[in-house]
Amino acid sequence: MEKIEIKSERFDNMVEQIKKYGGCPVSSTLKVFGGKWKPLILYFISVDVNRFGQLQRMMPDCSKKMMTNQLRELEKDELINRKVFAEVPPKVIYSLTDKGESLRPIFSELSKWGIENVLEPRMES
Amino acid sequence: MEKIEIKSERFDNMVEQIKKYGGCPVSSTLKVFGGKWKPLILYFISVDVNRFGQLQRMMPDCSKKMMTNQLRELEKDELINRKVFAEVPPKVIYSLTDKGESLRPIFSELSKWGIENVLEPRMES
DNA sequence: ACACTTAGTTACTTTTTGGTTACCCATACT
DNA sequence: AGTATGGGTAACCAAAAAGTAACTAAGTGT
Repeated sequence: MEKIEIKSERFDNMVEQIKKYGGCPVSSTLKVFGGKWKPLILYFISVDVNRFGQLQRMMPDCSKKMMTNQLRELEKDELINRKVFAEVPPKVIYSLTDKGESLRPIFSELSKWGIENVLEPRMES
Repeated sequence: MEKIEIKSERFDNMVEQIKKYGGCPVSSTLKVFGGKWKPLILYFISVDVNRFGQLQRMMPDCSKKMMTNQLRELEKDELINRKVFAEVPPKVIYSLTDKGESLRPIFSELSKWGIENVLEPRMES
């Protein structure tokens, strides 16, 4: 069995971190906010589109089930707060936690990278 | 139908970008390098663990099929180069493209955020 | 003659995702 | 009396993702 030698220390020496934390820190991070609709949901909540129905109208391609699902995961991972008002019809207000807010610079960079490297402006037909 | 008013301009006004590019720039970016094994693969290639078999030994939980699959997608999205030597047994060397290299600062931040917000050090039993 | 090497591919099966539809609550409005 | 309201659940089903095992090529070493 050949010995693999790692000669460079790029990407912060991830190998040690994997050992220490039992997983890839980048993938772990992405699991938290990288779901199919999560970036968009976080964005809309951050600009005060903060109710279930409003979110649905902004993202018509996201089914109710998925919306609930993604919101619940974001809540469990403490990126958003869910405040329920005991009214009829029900009223729920979502907001970003501090942890959620702390993602902003990262989102900004991801967005920039995407525009420079992935996306192409749509032509109008 | 209620009119939704967006009052803040956080996250770079993503709404306009969605219109212009036909998708969420953050999600689009994550699609390119956010696969199950891609961050780790990119990391290892960046530190010159650059052959198929070496990568497999570093990531024993990633099956051959998945490894091939993820490498092919990374190649298609131009994050890595695949150089084939016409030898027997076959020899293939992977390396990062400039586009792949340009992800480094982003990976660094994702990693940092993950360590601060998601991961917990493993206890030794 | 046989096994070993690397970098995969193929076929088959299981697991995970995600879509769809119908349904729920209690009150206000028509 | 019937309908709309907001924020969901539950059951069912199709599609996509991912695991597993077997197989390949052509040359070298035993």
